[in-house]
Amino acid sequence: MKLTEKKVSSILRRQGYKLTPQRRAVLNAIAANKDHLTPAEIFDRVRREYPGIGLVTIYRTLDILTDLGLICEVHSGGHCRSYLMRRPQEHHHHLVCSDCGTVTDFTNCDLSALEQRLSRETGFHVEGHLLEFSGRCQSCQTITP
Amino acid sequence: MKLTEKKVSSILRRQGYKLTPQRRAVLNAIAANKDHLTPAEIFDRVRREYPGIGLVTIYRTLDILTDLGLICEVHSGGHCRSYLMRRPQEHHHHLVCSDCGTVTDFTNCDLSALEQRLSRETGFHVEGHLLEFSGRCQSCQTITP
DNA sequence: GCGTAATTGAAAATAATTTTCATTTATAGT
DNA sequence: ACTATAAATGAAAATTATTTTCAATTACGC
Repeated sequence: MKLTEKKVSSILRRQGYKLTPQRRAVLNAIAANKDHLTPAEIFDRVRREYPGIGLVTIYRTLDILTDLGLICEVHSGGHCRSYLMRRPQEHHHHLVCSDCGTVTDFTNCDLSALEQRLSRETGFHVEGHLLEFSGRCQSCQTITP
Repeated sequence: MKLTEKKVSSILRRQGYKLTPQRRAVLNAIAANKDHLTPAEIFDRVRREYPGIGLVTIYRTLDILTDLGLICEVHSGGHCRSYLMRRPQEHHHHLVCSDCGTVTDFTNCDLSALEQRLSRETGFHVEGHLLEFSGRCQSCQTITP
């Protein structure tokens, strides 16, 4: 299910948000990349096609889009905030290439057996998990560093 | 295997670092907590017993201790840097209580089956993973929020 | 088209982290 | 114990990241 502009617009409006050209530009910048972008990187890219935009707007837009589940955050690599289009709408995780930054999604993480074991062993009531893999994507494996 | 002062000292010296009273104080502050602490929190605690210490020293010490594998970082909860004594020396992960912050370690994450599946499906050569569980520890489950 | 609530950008404020540098200190070698 | 020296420290300034404030502007339901 491709995320059309109409769909995005209706998701935003359903929550009382407006689809401004700035927000559209931010979404397009994120959607145009297969790797993850920091707020500053998004700012730079959006500015090319929308020179007047302020960095504040980037931050505000990223917060809203994250709340609405339209974009995801990536953590691998030590940086704190880096964003990516949310592709599968279901629960999923990321494989992040440490060389080129390309992100591949996968579903069915299937941690329930592990969660049950942990509940049993530790008494923890597990509510969520943070899981990300890092490594080299297929096209980065052949090139020597 | 308990991490004695002698052991810490020798680990530091082996890499050409010195065991200063400041570093000892930072280690003690981290070791004294079962939950994770941010650099600012560590600064506040260390300052009580060592008033002259600078925040810079905290940052520098945390970097060194992380490099040497004496402390771990925790990511759950959205904050970026929060530290914890490294307890099992082996590969392990954390269960973080979202209520009181207590961190429980576990080993044998056993993601190899998943990693193999991902390699097969995506061509990724998986090199590492970031895994953390969040939830409620046993003693925080009984109290209503 | 109009009214209004939402959004924007600039600037200032705050927070987090790093760099620089002169001074101090831990420790290996004597 | 004493000394030389490389490493470490703290203060201040610099940098980077993020949030708040506010007056002006704009999207969109009516």
